[in-house]
Amino acid sequence: MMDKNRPKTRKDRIMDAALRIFAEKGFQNSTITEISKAAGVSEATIYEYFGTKEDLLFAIPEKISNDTFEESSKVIPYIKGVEGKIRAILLFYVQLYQSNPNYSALVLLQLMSNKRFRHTPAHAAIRKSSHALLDCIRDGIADGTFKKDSNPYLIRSMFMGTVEHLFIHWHMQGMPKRKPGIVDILDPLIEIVFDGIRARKEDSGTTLYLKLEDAGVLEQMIKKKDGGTSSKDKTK
Amino acid sequence: MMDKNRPKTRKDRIMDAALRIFAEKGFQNSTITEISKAAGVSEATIYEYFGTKEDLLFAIPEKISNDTFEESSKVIPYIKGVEGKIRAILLFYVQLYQSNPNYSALVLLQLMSNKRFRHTPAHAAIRKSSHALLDCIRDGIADGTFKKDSNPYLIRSMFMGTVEHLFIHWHMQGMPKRKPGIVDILDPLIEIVFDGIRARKEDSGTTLYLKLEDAGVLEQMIKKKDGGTSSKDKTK
Amino acid sequence: MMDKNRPKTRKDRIMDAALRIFAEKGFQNSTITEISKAAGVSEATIYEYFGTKEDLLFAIPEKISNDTFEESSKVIPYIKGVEGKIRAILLFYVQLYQSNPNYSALVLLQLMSNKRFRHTPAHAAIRKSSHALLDCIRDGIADGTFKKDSNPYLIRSMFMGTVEHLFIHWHMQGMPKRKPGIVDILDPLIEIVFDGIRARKEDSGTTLYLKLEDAGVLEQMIKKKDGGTSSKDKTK
Amino acid sequence: MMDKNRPKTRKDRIMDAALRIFAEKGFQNSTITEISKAAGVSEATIYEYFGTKEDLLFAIPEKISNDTFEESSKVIPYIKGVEGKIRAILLFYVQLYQSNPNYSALVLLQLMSNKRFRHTPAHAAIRKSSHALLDCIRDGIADGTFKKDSNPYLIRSMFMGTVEHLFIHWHMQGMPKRKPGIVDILDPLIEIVFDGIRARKEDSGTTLYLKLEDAGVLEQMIKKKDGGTSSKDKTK
DNA sequence: AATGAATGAGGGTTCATTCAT
DNA sequence: TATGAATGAACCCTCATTCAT
Repeated sequence: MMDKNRPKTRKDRIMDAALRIFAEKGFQNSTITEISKAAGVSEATIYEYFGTKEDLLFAIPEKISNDTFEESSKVIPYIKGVEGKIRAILLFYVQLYQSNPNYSALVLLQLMSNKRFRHTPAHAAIRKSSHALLDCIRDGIADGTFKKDSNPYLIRSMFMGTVEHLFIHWHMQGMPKRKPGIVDILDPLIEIVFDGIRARKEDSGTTLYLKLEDAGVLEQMIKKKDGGTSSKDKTK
Repeated sequence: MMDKNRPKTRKDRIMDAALRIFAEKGFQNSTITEISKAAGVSEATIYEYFGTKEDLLFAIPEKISNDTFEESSKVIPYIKGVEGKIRAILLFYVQLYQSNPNYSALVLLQLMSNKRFRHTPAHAAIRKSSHALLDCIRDGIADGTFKKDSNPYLIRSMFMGTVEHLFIHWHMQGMPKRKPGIVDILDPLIEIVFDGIRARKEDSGTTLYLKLEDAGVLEQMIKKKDGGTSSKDKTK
Repeated sequence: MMDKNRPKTRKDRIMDAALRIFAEKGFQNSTITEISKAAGVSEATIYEYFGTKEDLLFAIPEKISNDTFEESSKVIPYIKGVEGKIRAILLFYVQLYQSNPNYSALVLLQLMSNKRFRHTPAHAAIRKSSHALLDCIRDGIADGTFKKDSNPYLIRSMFMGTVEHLFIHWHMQGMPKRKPGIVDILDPLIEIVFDGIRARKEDSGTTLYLKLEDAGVLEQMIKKKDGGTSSKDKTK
Repeated sequence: MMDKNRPKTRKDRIMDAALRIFAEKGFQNSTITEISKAAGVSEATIYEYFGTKEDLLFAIPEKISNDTFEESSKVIPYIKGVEGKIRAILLFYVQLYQSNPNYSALVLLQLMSNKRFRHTPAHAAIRKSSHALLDCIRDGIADGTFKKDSNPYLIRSMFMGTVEHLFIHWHMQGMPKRKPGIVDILDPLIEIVFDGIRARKEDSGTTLYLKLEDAGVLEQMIKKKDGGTSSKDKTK
């Protein structure tokens, strides 16, 4: 990141212009001519820095996600507890998407449908924080914070899918002002998921044994409940 | 759906070919020429049925989602209980996406990024089941199944976002065989969300504080629970 | 060839225009735009008939040389004697080059330096008459018309190389009017080569068996031989 | 030629690289960028030494043919007899083409089709040896070595055309190894042409002696023939 | 003398769409 | 209704050339 006050290089100006235009009109509907004009350089200059229009497309998220990951790496390690870490990762993620809507539009609407994207350094860069999130979830399962039978991939998909869904539809609606910003949705989201996967020793159920006269009935209940629970196990 | 054994009309053949090709190569990378060849008609014929290439694009999900909604409408009303209904809606949704990967690729990867799509009958058609889902969640909040302070939009986003995320990444990876199919993820997903949002008085824990004098009360409780659980079983 | 009075098809018009422009300005300096204007069609139409600019380039000599070969095949077989046949083949060759200077410019100046040309049907078509010529020379060697130790490839190269050289330089000089046209050079060329390779038993030497009493007789002989040479001119 | 051990100047390195690349890919398909990289200089440096890409193209044969002509000028004047001189000129010509295939490819395949080439010092340089050849042939006609009615232009075209043809096709075939190198074709070529154009008084002389009463006449004839023959021997 | 950086100018190619038949 | 044939309108990309340093 270094000196952020350094005047923008040509390369940066091109990427800035391209990000905006790609996000607004879509990759295929954007022209190099338009980008070059917006960046104040000639078309040929764009090809000096980026071999093809698609290379330019991929260069943008590569840079942004690497920069962001670098930033987040300065903070995340100092957060204790998997829940806090997860919260922090998601917060970085959502804040990036919200503070840079062009970037989120690019990633969520343009890149997902590009078959070549997933063989790209940009894709790898984006997946780094996704991996970090998965690791936290696994840690939480391992250390007993979360239920042993939780599917970490599903948990991650719930977090990321929900956030992505919210942003995709926010973009599809033309990015309206939202009273509760998407960041504000983060806490309820996390709360619901954590509630759903937190290990049950803290569950009120622990008090059950206190006043039950008929242990047999309880046993049946528990068995039945286990049946439901174990059916979930199959899907793991 | 009508008579499914009727020989395919030209229009259907065109839409079939277009769906496949749009899904495989993306809307912009597909050509009318290729579609016309795959459909066995001339290019001009496509323009007889569909005014523009984009009209053709939108006609496909409109038909499919309307047909599917019609199908699901025959079943959903007869399912009792919001949880069961929600489960059923999601199941239809996932099964459609899984059984017709070209369709899910089209909707999730091609249409999302099309700005004109959201002013389209196709978009309205697709949103119908999304509305139904939201209605169920609201019902659940209203009838006390879910916590009063639940955000129904968030709940819906969690369901749909997670499913969409799973499908998007399945497509991005080239639709690999999955041992637990995405349908099988549905139960754990629903379980986690429901666990996270269920009103706590119904939690087995809270009621258990009561002194249980006889099995009859418990039995009723269990039946109630079975009702919910068994509804799930049917759909599996 | 069929009906030559049929109105020119679009395809023919394109090839005609392209031949002229390629010949005048060179392949690389000709533009599809210019050709399309000259042919009175749109640029896209050119791409309907010829996949690429280079395909168009190759299509022209393919057609012309096939047509010419077909024409010559109607005549050559009825000519008796290898010398006559060779003369006829070369005559066709030179007349084609002379009557269609754009074609000769194309073949000699544009195609020779194209590495892909030699893997082309056009190249094969052009080589057909070259093969025919080689066969005649071989026949001449086999039947004793030419010296047994003649190198047929060399003979052919002498004929074709000389003709090509003359045409190349004629083109390089801007195709000036030549008092003796290149066709008129053909006879002396053939005479020199034949003189150089004819088996010697038929040589004038046979007359020398006569007893020579004085130089005067010899002088007459020489004159006579000159007469013979000029008598051959009739075939011009 | 001067000192050949002097380290290559920048200019020479550029010309060397350009010759190779022009020959391999053709003038139009070669880029200044590629040449500059191969020469180890910047593109701008090429423009320091050569005003345009085409100037660079023309500078190469100008230098090579001048150098070669200079070399050949040291030898040719000391060869006696037109046949020997012709043989020597052709030998220089063929050896240059064979020892420097990039050069022959350039001259025969790239320059011929360049309309501006013929108004170039390079063209003039190349034509010098061609003129020398023509002069020799004229001398041969004037001094009675060749038939009075020989067309010197035709003779020259036969020599040069045949050689060029052989080289052009050698290049078109990808410069395959040839068992008889093109140099080895030179003798048969010259033999055939000379046989075809040699003044006839020397003809068929071998049988002449049989019945000649006056040996004096024969002697003169034989002497003349020896002059021509011996000149050939030197160069063999 | 040497060059890094920038670009003007242009060309081949594509394709959705039209329309006479 | 169906289509063969035609094209207008773009767009990506290339590259010889320039010029400030």
